[in-house]
Amino acid sequence: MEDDHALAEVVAEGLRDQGMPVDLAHDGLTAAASLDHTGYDVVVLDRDLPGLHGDVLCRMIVERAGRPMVLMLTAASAPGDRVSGLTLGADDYLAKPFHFPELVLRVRALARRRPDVRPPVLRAAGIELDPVRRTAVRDGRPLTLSVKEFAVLEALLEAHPGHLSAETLLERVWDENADPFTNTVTVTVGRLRRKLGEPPIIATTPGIGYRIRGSG
Amino acid sequence: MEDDHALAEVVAEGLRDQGMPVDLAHDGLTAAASLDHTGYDVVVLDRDLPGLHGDVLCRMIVERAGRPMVLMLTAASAPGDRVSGLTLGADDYLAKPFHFPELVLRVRALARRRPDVRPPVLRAAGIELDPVRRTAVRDGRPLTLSVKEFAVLEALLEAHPGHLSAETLLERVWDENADPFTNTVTVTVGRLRRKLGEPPIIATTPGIGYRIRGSG
DNA sequence: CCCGCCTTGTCATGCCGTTGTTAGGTCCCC
DNA sequence: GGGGACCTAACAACGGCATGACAAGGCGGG
Repeated sequence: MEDDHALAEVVAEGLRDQGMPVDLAHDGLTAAASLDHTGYDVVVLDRDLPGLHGDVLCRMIVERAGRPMVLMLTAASAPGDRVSGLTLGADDYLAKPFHFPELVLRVRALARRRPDVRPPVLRAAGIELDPVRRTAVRDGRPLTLSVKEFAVLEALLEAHPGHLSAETLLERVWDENADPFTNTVTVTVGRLRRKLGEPPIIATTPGIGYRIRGSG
Repeated sequence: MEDDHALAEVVAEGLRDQGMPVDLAHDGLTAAASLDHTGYDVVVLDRDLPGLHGDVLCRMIVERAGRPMVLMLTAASAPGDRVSGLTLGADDYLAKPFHFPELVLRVRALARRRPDVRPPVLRAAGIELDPVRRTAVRDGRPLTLSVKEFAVLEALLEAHPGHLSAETLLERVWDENADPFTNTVTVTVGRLRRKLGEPPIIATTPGIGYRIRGSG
């Protein structure tokens, strides 16, 4: 992502020529939003970003686990940028103007440095759930889940193949001192079931709780 | 175990709040020694450990059978640590600084992933009963049992090849101060028998009680 | 700054499985 | 033949659970 559209296009095209898939975002907010859902290895980040300053965005990225590596582009006229950029957690920096081959080199290096052993992705019964990226997929079809729905599904997958009672779910997903007489768990599980579609994945064992159906 | 005493205390206390028993060791040698005798499920291991480097200790742990799972903490400033930490056999990693809830989540996940923690599956006379999944199978055919039925079958399988009197079952499965004149045990055993199908698995010894029939 | 959508919790309602009881029925032993 | 222990069927009550509708709160867009 770049502040200068033309430059950004050139960079993106050049990287694609090197065989890397590239997405573009021209402002910080768009970038932050799309980073939630994509699983890129490296973010090329211009420090002078409209909409949301590069520093802020960088911190947002870095503070999350499973984050991509960050290569920050800094203006040559401000040498101090390098320092603060790095202290903010960027993994590498490059001063503008730069030679394009060097950018490619560094992106490659960062991609290589990144551990491709992703922290546990939960899989069961045709579902893949990534707790870090907050994405869930069933049979290749992406699911759009609300926070609670996602948390419930995550808890059930972690417990798989065991059960979780409504009470336990209430403690883990909701607050630990939640009203024990609520039936929001039932409702949320119901909504989750509808979004998950057929065939049913969440089974109810009366008097025991819920569990993920199927092999495992 | 941590290199930073203060951080270690915080982490330990936080994990205890989550209901996990925690021991602390502030250097590698102490840790290695105590790990011989304790039966912990998960080791949270700082890579930069005084006395004995985290890598070495990790290898020592991993090479042993019945080992605990290892969650290695790596310094954020050295991304390469992640890779080698995992190649050394750590089961998960977490870069410092980290969000505490995430540490809790990962420790939980690891504890659950540990293979030999799985409680035993009860088997006898062509029946497999998994107390965790709360599933029961006869000759490959899954059974759908109610809570009471499941509990009765579980109790009988545990007692196998011995007997359980109706009175004992009443105490164990039902409340201990249940009406001693009730007939519900007989009825429940009857319903269970029907669901189990042929040939009969539960035998009655008049005046003594019930037992699982057959080999074991 | 206001408006509308999405999320989330609550309530009311209806359904279905579970469960204990009651009432016969059968078998065996005395 | 009588009695006791056990089995089974039918029944009714209870509780848990699913579902739809509704309202409050949050968040983003206009």
